[in-house]
Amino acid sequence: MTLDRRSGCPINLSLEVFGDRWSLIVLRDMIFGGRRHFRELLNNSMEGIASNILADRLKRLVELGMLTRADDPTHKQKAIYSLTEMSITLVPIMAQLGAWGRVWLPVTEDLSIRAKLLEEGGLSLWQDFMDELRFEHLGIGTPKPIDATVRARLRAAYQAVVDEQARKAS
Amino acid sequence: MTLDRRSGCPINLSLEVFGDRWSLIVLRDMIFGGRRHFRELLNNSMEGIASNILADRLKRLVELGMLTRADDPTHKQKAIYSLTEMSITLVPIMAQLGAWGRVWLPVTEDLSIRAKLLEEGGLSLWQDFMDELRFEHLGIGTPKPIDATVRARLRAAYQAVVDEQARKAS
DNA sequence: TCCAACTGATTGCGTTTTGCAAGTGGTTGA
DNA sequence: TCAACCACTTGCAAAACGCAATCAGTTGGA
Repeated sequence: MTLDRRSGCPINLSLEVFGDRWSLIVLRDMIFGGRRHFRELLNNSMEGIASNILADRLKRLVELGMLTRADDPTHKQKAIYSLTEMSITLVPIMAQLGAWGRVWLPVTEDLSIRAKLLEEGGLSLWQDFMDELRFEHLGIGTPKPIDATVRARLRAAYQAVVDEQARKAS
Repeated sequence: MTLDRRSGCPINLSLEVFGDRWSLIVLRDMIFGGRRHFRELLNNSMEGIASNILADRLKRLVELGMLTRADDPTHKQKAIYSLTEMSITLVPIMAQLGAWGRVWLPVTEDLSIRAKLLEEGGLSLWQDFMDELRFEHLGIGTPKPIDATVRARLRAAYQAVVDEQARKAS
């Protein structure tokens, strides 16, 4: 699980960074789920990541410059993980990955509504979202009204689908 | 190496299809390198894929609907692998992956010129390229003059960089 | 006709990575 | 005081990987 530099091809090097079954899942949960702590990532993980794998990936992503780790001032044992510019610019990749998966794989409606919005929003929405992440994680730029954020919109859309599914089921 | 359906999230499902260190490399060589045979993929692989891994990935990609396998009429033992619409539409993902890698990872100039062109060409170039692949692999659409193809342009640009590097080195 | 080179794989084997369950030492808040 | 929580580690079995050798055929040239 280290960089072996098999070749200088950009696709190959990208794969060496996050071409495994967990790294992008962790980053997805941080980017779209807003998770910042080990426990949040561990317990709320939809796919059920194991704690040793999570610890390993966090360590690795920090070493690679995709995340930073800082002590949480509110709790001596808590660590806070932040995205870096390197991982924030993964948003277009996530968007394309979601768009492709939505077409070709057996996605569930609730979990793919975000991918749909991201796809429809296009580059300008991605940029807005990346700006939000820069503010949240890097302290760069200015805050937005909390309900106008891309993340809030994505979350609201997700909730609407879940509610609708519950209504149908009842 | 099978689909375990950890969740219905499109990013997760995409990762379950090609979230490993070799599947996308094989597809990259088919898409950008025009390789169609086992030996071509094995011997010309920049990253040095092992024959058992290649055999396994080809089999898996066929099972997943990303490739099809057909007998080569010119040689009884040869098999021809073709991309499917499912794998052809990976082009935007490849382009984003290449663009990101070019910015953040230690890519070499010769191997990243293609990613640069693909990035600059944008969606319309990706579409042209996908149309070419559809013609080559699916027999859909009409052929283009051989030197006007996107692949020919990418290859020419690559060669120009390699030649320039050789000139500098001499 | 013979044979070396080539075809898409497979086999055996040692190493690495993964997944699971349990446990670590320390912190916090009631 | 003490249960709950904190990030993370450990032990171990199972799976995946990487390498080299090998396989049974096919082909083209001498």
